Amino acid sequence: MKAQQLLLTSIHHFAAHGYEGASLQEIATEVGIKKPSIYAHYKGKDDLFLQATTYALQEQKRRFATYFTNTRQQPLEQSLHGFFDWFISEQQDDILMRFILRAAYFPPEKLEQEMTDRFNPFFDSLHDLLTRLLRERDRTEQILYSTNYKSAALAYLTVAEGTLTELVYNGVDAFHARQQAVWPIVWRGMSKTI
Amino acid sequence: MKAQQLLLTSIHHFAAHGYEGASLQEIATEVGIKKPSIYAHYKGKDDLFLQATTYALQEQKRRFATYFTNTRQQPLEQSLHGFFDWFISEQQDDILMRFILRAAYFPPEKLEQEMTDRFNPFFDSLHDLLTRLLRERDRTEQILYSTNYKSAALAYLTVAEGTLTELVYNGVDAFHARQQAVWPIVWRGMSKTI
DNA sequence: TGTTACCTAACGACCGTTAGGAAGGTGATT
DNA sequence: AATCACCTTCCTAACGGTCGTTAGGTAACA
Repeated sequence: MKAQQLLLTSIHHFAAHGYEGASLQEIATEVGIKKPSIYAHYKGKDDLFLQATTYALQEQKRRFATYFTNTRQQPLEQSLHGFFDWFISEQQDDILMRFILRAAYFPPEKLEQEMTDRFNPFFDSLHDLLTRLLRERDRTEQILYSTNYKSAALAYLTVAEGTLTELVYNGVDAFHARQQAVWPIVWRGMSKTI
Repeated sequence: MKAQQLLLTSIHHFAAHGYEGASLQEIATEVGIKKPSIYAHYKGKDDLFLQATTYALQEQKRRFATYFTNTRQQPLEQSLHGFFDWFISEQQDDILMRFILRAAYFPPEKLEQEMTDRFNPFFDSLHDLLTRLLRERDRTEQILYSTNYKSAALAYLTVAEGTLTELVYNGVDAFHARQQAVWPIVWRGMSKTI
């Protein structure tokens, strides 16, 4: 179905050129239809962008949740640290992350409210997921320095966002350099091990 | 001089709408001239954007260096931690930072090389500045856990970038929440104090 | 018969850019 | 001292292009 192709291609183009820079002409051509045919599936550029955002957030949330579920039996540090490596290995998906970061940080002005309404629940649910993970895991491992799990989760998310942004922008090498610099410090800061 | 006005107004518009979304028409109107008059000062939109980037990086580097010079006699933690507060108070005009982040993360495709050529030295010089700061200060305070100052500086820069990005995007309140979550962990991770 | 998914053609608006000229100041030449 | 050429800075007018969008039609299919 062309509707789904349009959505995926749009994410690609919006990620690369931004809302203003992406061209419906080019998106249509890549999908193999003419520009006005887009309007058979979406009300317009705004609608396409909003639906792309909704899809991207839902998909990314699903992937993150899957990772942390699948590593449930690993030690906490391995699960948290391995997340970065897992993210790299899903190389193809950094288009999704790039789209999300761009739409989050620099949304088109007129859609700012709609973006906020979508991103806040997304981020909150990630925050909750991580908080629960830290709390449950610490109950058995007793490894975290502080029991303020919510705060620790937020710190982890901040560092993750910073390094993943680096990955999206500067590539794998710069990312590895940062990760190797920042992770020992962060883990030493949040765990009991000294 | 209109040339300088054009530069500053451009930074404002590029920060708000991106390269593709910014309009020479609107920039000219805000400065009080007609659109084609821009060409008396700059060769075109590209030239304007590149000169704006050069100016913004030079200016931001100057401000950062000034802060760390002025806090030279403070304890290291105070100087590093206070940087965030200083950024909020001194940079109520966070437009400069917003422009820099946007131009760094999502440059116009055709200017990607020129952007990289400008941003790498900028980031490297910040990295060097911080590395020297940590080394010199640790010589007297003996407070850092590791003597890999370059790595510690990179970790600090990563966290700073992540939280400052949060400030630019989500505002002061979300920024404070993150800063309070992440700083105790990072400082505990990089210092000897347990 | 009605709906879905595509098409061609074309709309008005805006884009960055160029041509060409007016006004004013500067500096050298007469 | 007066004239001249020249440069800078602005202007109006207009260029070719691309933008998102709409109108209206066609073919397939339920």
